[in-house]
Amino acid sequence: MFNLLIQNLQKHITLTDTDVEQISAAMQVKKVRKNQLIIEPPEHCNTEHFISKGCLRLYFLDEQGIEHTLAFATEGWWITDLESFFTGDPAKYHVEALEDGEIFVLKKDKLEELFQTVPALNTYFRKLYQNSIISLNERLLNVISTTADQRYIRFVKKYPALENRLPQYLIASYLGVTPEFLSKIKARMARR
Amino acid sequence: MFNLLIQNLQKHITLTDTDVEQISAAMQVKKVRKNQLIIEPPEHCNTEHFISKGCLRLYFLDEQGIEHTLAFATEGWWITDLESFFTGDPAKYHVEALEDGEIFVLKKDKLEELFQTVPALNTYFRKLYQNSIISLNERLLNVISTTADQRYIRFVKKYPALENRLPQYLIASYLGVTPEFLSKIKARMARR
DNA sequence: CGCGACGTTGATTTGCCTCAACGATTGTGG
DNA sequence: CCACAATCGTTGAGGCAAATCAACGTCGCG
Repeated sequence: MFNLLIQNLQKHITLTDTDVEQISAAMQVKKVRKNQLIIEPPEHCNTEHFISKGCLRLYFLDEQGIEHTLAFATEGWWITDLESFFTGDPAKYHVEALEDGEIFVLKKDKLEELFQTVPALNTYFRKLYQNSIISLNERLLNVISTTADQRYIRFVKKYPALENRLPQYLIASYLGVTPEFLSKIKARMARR
Repeated sequence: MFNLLIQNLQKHITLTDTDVEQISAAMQVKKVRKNQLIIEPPEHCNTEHFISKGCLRLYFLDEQGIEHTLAFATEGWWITDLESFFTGDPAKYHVEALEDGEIFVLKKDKLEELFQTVPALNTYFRKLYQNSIISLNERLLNVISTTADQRYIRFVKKYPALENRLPQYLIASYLGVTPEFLSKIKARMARR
């Protein structure tokens, strides 16, 4: 059932059989359908989500009704509104399924228990978070130092699979441009 | 000597006396002078830095020679090129002292040892990193969804102390605008 | 004093947005 | 099975935010 998750954990830490059991016991399986909202502000988000199948995104809905995608996540990734999850405040971000799929849900109190019983999980998440910070810094740098053309090129290079899997307006909302402008970028690039 | 650091750790985790000793033993004290580079690409960065006095920044120098400030850090904060520190790759970012000050230096191998002897440090850094991710997401969102005026207003509101402590062109490089444009923003705001 | 670092201001250009109109595709109900 | 609406992508005209380039003012410091 939880093979993908356990393998993922074992990339970073070593687990005993009882560790695996305890982790498995803490997880719930949930089917999600395309366009389903897993987290919807201002509800409180007290669950982490590991994706076993499908694709989800984390986005912010601003006052003008525009969606800004902060992250995509596919098989093997975690996704949640981290701030709401850890502070207990109302969520600011939406988490939405972009395809039919399946996720493993981990409630905050279960995770806190696991941090006690399986301390290596602290190390696991520390390492995951390290990598997130590195990516976020890179992305921030891209946004403030390059044009949309270059951001698009890098996106395609870095996530070739997502390029085909996602509609164009979602990629635009991730790059920080309007769908119209991304369309023009692609037209311009095709012209050479 | 390491009071500020120990207090900071104890905000998130509890430490025994021997923990405190071991941590203290792993740290080195280093004086830094204004404009001094602590990390300079492409050298390898294998040290974490806790600031006991002064102010430093993390920045990227692009091909056109423009500096993009990713973070400021003052007393009580850690600063390093996280990617280089953990992967061992050459550094991409500069770390520069903006004032005369003092930092506590922690070498990577010492930190790895500490993670074994004081496992609670995993929890400590996990929590720090959580907070970093939350801030980075907010900042990313600001950059892609608001104008420079609003980013500046939020910066002043969030870091009123830094506003006075830093020259304006550094703030511009943090906000992702040119110094000229930030000057115009301030002039426009003063006019009302 | 005189130089260099920092900030200001203005003219011009450019990247990207807004708005609007128009295909292409998909899916859905009659 | 077709009609129709909804969704998504494309294209163009015009506008605004911010960059670029250049000149000038000011201050602190060797």
